[in-house]
Amino acid sequence: MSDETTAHGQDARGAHAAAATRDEARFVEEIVDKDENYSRWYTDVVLKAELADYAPVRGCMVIRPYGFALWENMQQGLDRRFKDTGHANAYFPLLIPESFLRKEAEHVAGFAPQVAWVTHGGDEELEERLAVRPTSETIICTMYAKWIQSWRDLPVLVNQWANVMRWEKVTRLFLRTTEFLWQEGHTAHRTEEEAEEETLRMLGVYQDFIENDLAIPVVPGRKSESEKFAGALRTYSVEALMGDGRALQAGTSHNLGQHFAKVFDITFLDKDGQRKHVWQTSWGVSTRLVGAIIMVHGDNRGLVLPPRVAPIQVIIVPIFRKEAEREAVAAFVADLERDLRPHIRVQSDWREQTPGWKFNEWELRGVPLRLEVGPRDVAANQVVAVRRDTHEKRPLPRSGVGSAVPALVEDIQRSLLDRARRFRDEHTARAATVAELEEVVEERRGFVWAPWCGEAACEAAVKERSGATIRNIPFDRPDDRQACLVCGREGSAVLFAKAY
RNA sequence: CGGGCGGUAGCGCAGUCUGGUAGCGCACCUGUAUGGGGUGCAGGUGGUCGGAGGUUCAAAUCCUCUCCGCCCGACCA
Repeated sequence: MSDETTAHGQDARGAHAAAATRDEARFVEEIVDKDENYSRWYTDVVLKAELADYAPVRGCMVIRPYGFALWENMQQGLDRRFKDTGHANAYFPLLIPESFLRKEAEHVAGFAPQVAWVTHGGDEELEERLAVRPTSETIICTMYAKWIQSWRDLPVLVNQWANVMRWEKVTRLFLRTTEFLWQEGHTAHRTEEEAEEETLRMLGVYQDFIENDLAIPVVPGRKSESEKFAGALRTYSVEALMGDGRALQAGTSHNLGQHFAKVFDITFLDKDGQRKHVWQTSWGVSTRLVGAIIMVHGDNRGLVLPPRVAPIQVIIVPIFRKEAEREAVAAFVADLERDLRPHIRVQSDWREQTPGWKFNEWELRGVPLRLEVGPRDVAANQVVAVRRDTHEKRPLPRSGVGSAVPALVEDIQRSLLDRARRFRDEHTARAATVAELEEVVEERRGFVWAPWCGEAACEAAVKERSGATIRNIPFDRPDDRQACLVCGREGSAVLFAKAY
């Protein structure tokens, strides 16, 4: 048996971690302990659960079939919500002429360092460089200018599922890669109010999806001026807390105002006969959410997937010795699968491995519920159900499985959210001064409520001293006025954290 | 981008200091006994030592350049 401590080149496992996790460690030989080295744990989980692998090009990754199945389920959950709110999908090109990108000064400045350029077609140098899209505002706005003439053409509600590229200096699988997959919604409206409404509506869609489907609690709010999208009027975000106490921006929604409309000349003739610029929004979430799932729900045995998006919701592990037992179990399992398949994504594992090996494998890969079926169960007309989240093991009568299993899976979904919410609440503190905030950020991490006056200088000062940034100005917050944690002028509570 | 560390079989590593032609565990293959938490035994397959150049009779080992990854920090709409 290989010892995971030496396998990872460590002299010794931290004594503090050993006691609490010894039981779990016995089951897992391939993943470093979460408390020992969180970053390493994260990478181990991604690799060993076969979600993704490193690609030959720096900062790029291959999303493997299991990881992609997860992403596809996430796409479905989002896409349905987009369609339900009146949006339609379209596809715009990968390449954007440099001149388009340069039209909006703030926008260019924001993205310039991260843009990858196409300079040649074959051997011929291009007359104008082409940017590999870091986001599609400029190309989409160019097209909207052609398509929109009248107030009757509005609103335009379009979403695009695409890849984008940003030349990042430091990359992490799923969290920040050079190329990533996302969706970007781009809408155009007749009035400012309508655009603002849309911006907030889509932020709400993200919150609904992330909390209900991914079981990750988020804090919706508005970004500070310094953190907003380059070229936007206002940016909103939903912020989530990861297992190591760092925050992750899980989704953003921007009210673009008329900035882009003016630059790209997107106008319409309004009811009153006046020619006006449209009001726009854009909003997006990315494969980064896969990283969030891993960090919020994962444990020392590996991945824990929320049932709603898990590629396999229930794994059946057959157990047998003799051929006769195998046949009896096979018939029982086939019947079981037939019952469950209409309700649930179920799979049975007939590979030539020992049951124990399979238990570990499927736990590592995060399957929410395992059903064990052996000769004893066939005889008792039952299955043994084991939850991935609590490790609770209990027999279920075969007759009730059709309803008990879906109910159990739903319960896992619920309790994952409950547990994540409890963790987040336990890791949310208050601070009145920068020193207090620093202490929390150093020792426990997590979210910190602290009063802020609204000045960028104070925001920057906090970042300088503590490394924490304003994640957002939550919609739902204490409304008492307090002294700004930096300058002492009147301020109100905002949410700070160290962020990914 | 800075500091530190690493790249040797599919995975995890030893060998590098002190040059002599590559090894261990797991995985994999075959057989056999097994199978309710990573199964035992026996036999086997597999490596241009990240890449390029140099020094040398001889390079995984020494030198130069380069690519990739990890940890910490800076940066990041």
